[in-house]
Amino acid sequence: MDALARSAGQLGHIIRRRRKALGLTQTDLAGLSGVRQELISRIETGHDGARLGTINSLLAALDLEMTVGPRSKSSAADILDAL
Amino acid sequence: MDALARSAGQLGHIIRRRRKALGLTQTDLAGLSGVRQELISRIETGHDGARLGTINSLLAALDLEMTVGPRSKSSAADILDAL
DNA sequence: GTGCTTTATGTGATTAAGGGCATAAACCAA
DNA sequence: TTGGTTTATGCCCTTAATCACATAAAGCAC
Repeated sequence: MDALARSAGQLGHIIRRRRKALGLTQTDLAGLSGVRQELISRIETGHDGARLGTINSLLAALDLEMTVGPRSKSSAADILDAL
Repeated sequence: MDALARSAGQLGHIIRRRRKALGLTQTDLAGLSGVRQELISRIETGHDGARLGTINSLLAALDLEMTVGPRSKSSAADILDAL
């Protein structure tokens, strides 16, 4: 299900988890997304200066999508998920 | 409800809609978020080079949050919302 | 229309992202 | 442990985002 991504660190975690769930290495994802392996490494570990376009390239390659809505509706699952 | 933000343009729309719903001007939001008015203007109109940190500053100031999940579950409401 | 507010855009300076390459560090399997 | 794979970092360079200020262009009330 959807995971909360309020910070760059949380977003990085989501990306990493999904990548591994798909059985991909950072290098594989680099090939799919056009984003370099080194950059993927930095983003997955919480680099908050990444550009929106770069993030979107990764999400698209991982068949993920971003949604935006009002805050403060986080469930326990979301919180655990964000660790 | 949560709105789909697959592109910078969609995200910009969401931000603008929320800002207006809160009765804020771009200058107000600039004060709240620390992001300059000119930049907010560019982001709201679909600037895809914005940094993740900048986007997060705006979302936080607007009391919005981002979630990430698998694609292709868009409802008609999401699609209309994204226009 | 006039005036005021809000939003969009242009320029130059500063700062940082990402490209590109190298390599260290961590992680496994044999 | 040793070797191969995967991930993390360091550096330089080019490009671009953001700052900062100014101003044009819309929008809106009166």
